[in-house]
Amino acid sequence: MGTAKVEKPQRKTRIQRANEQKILEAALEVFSQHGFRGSTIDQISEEAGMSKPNLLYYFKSKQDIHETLLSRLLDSWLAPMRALSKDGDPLEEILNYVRLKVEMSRDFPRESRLFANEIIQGAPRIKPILEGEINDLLNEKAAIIGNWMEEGKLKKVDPKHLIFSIWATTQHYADFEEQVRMVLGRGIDDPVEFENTKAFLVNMFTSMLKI
Amino acid sequence: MGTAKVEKPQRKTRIQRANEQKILEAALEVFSQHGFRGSTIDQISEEAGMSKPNLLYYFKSKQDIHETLLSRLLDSWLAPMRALSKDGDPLEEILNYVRLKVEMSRDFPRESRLFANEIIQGAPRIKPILEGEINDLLNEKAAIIGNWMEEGKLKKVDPKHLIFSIWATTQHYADFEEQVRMVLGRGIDDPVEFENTKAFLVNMFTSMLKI
Amino acid sequence: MGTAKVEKPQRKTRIQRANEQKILEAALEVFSQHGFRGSTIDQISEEAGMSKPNLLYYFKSKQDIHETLLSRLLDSWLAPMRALSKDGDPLEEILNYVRLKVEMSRDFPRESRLFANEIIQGAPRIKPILEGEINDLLNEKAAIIGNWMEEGKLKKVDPKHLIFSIWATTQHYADFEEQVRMVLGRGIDDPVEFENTKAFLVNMFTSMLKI
Amino acid sequence: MGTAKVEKPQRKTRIQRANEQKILEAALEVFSQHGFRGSTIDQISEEAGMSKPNLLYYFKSKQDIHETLLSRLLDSWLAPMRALSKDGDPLEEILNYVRLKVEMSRDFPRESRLFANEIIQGAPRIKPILEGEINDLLNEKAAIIGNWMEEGKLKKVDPKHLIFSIWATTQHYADFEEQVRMVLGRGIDDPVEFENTKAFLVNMFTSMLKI
DNA sequence: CATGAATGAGCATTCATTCAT
DNA sequence: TATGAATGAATGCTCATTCAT
Repeated sequence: MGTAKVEKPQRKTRIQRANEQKILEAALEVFSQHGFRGSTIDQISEEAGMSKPNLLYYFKSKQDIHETLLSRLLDSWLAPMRALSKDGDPLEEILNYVRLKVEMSRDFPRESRLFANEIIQGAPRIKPILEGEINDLLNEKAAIIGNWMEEGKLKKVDPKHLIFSIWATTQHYADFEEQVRMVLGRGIDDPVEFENTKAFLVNMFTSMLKI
Repeated sequence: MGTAKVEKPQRKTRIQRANEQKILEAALEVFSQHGFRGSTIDQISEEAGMSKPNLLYYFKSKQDIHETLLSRLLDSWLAPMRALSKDGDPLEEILNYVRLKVEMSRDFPRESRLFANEIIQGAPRIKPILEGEINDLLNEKAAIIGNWMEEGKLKKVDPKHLIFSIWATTQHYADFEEQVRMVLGRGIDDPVEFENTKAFLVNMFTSMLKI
Repeated sequence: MGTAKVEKPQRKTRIQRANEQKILEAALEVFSQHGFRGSTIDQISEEAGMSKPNLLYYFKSKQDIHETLLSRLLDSWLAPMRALSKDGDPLEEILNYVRLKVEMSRDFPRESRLFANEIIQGAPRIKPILEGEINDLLNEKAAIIGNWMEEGKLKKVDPKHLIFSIWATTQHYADFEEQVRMVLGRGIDDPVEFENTKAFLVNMFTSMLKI
Repeated sequence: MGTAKVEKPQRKTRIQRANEQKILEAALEVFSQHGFRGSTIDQISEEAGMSKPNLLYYFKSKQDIHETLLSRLLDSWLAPMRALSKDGDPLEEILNYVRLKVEMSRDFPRESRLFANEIIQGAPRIKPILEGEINDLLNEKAAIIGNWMEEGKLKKVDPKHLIFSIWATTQHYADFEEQVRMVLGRGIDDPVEFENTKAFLVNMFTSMLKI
């Protein structure tokens, strides 16, 4: 739409966009399962149905794919947290965040594992990406929650630990899915289990926070 | 106890035991940081101060070291859970379990990451080891907790999800230490943070369970 | 001259000629700096401001560009030698050849390095091209010089070694420019150094040859 | 023999020394023929009769082999020049240098081409190695020669250009051997040609320098 | 003419594992 | 026990060349 065309805006072809997408999708599949070091370009290119050199025609290195993938996903990954609004009902806002996170564990478990894999290993490749965004966002939301508590709208607990506990409990179902499945015989993708999980967590956070 | 198993009298010398220990300690350091695929025998042998072929004299493959390490750690890893006794005070038993787990995240974060790394990737190398032990133990303890609830000694929640939430929230501080440190500026190894964390979690589980 | 050769009337358009020229100029720049194996079609096409496939539309392979380049340059490369005429003053003819060669080292160092690179590596790609032309020409001129010596117009030395020594000393300033620059702090492109060099060489060959 | 053994002096095994030698010899053969970029580790390892990974067990990269080779050869490469002594007979010292250089072109043509290949391409990998040593040595010897000229023991010419001309004319027979062979039908390795060449050059430098 | 897209073959380097001593 | 030496099989990446448009 009438965007300025100064200096090769590197307009991407349809094919290019499509292939980049195919590669990132394949990379998500592979990286989330085997981690960065455990994944090979061969695996990704096979998953993407494309030759290795062709894949490297679109991304200049394995590292490049990984970084692009993480930074493209970061936004949607943080979206549920961004949605937490200081103007809503305090408990409802938090419970809603919990619900969204459980849904994400059901709908985007690979994305969750992709980040988990990185962070567990000390985030060697993405600390810079994370450091700014996550810190700022978490501080902002923790402040909102802290205010609610000051105003007596929620029981007082440490807001940052509260957020950690939400992350931990919800992501657990995606990141450690294999273990969950071992124990329950089914995962969060099962509708019943999904409801159980959500109910359990909503109850847990309500108990802790409701005045 | 009482040793003297049947089998070949493969009596291990003191040196043998010492070297095995050195290797496993080195492997823990390396595997917990880089995952299985990301770790190399070179790293482990250097960390162990021992030549590569000598290391492979004690363990026949990288896989073998990994498996041995996991199975040797499994017992102590599950110890806190084993300690949960049907004869104690219900809430106190559970809170004690939480406290022990938080302590483990502080004292044995590498062990936690070792398991986390494996499970996140679908436990490809250790599912068999886990499957039996964990399932049995978790079922046993879930039953105990379930009974307490039936008896009205605790509020009713799904016992298995309760256990998951304890795992998730406590292990989070070890497994995702990097992120915690990014946000708080310090980790669970900091005495103040350790107390904060423990207090937060004890409060959380108390709120949910106390009659 | 007179164009209109037999063969297909492959009339080249102006654009075609221009592009061929652009490619050969780019190839000279790249090949002279990195040698044949060290140069990539990518480098050449970038230097030529043209896409790789388009470049290969004009020349069917890297080899082809290289060969074309060498054979096109050969003529002008040998021109100074061709100019050595049996009808001139013997010493003056030779000194003039020396002067022309020094000028070429100043004005066309890339061409010099292009040939040097090839010949140092055993001229694997251009022996056939060289063999005929150079041999014939050198034999012809060596004979002329030899005659002058027989006639007592120059001191007697081996004419072919004389030619080698002219090649060696003059081309040195182009081929090993980097070293010259390391030692003198400036190259043959510097006007003062150019005069020094020419004077030195003229003196050297005069001393050896003047009756 | 009784050398201090403080801190692993990295004593090299006999095998290690032998293999390093084999590799460097093979590398000289290959690098001198194809240049750095044109040579492959495969070629070198085959020439050395050894597997590629084994070769990389001794040298950590292609670059490493190349650098080691150049720095090990530099000393003997510069030896003839070092031998030029201010205490000898001026002309004889210089002619002796010329003779030694011609001999080196006969006996060590690969070494000559190894350096030539590098310098022609701008010495990208060895400028630092060369810069110090060559400059110092050349300045020292040029000063000696200059003194002789001041003292009237030699005709006056620019000493540095004199050295260049010695390098150029003598090394020509090694570096551009292929061309020499094309023209003469034989190379400097032929005893007759060797004598011809030496005589020609001795005459040339004598003519220029003798009072 | 011109180029975006694609690939087989090659290349430097790594790594788990074995061999010889 | 212990280690220096050796290697087959990857693995990330490059490059000349071709295909399709």
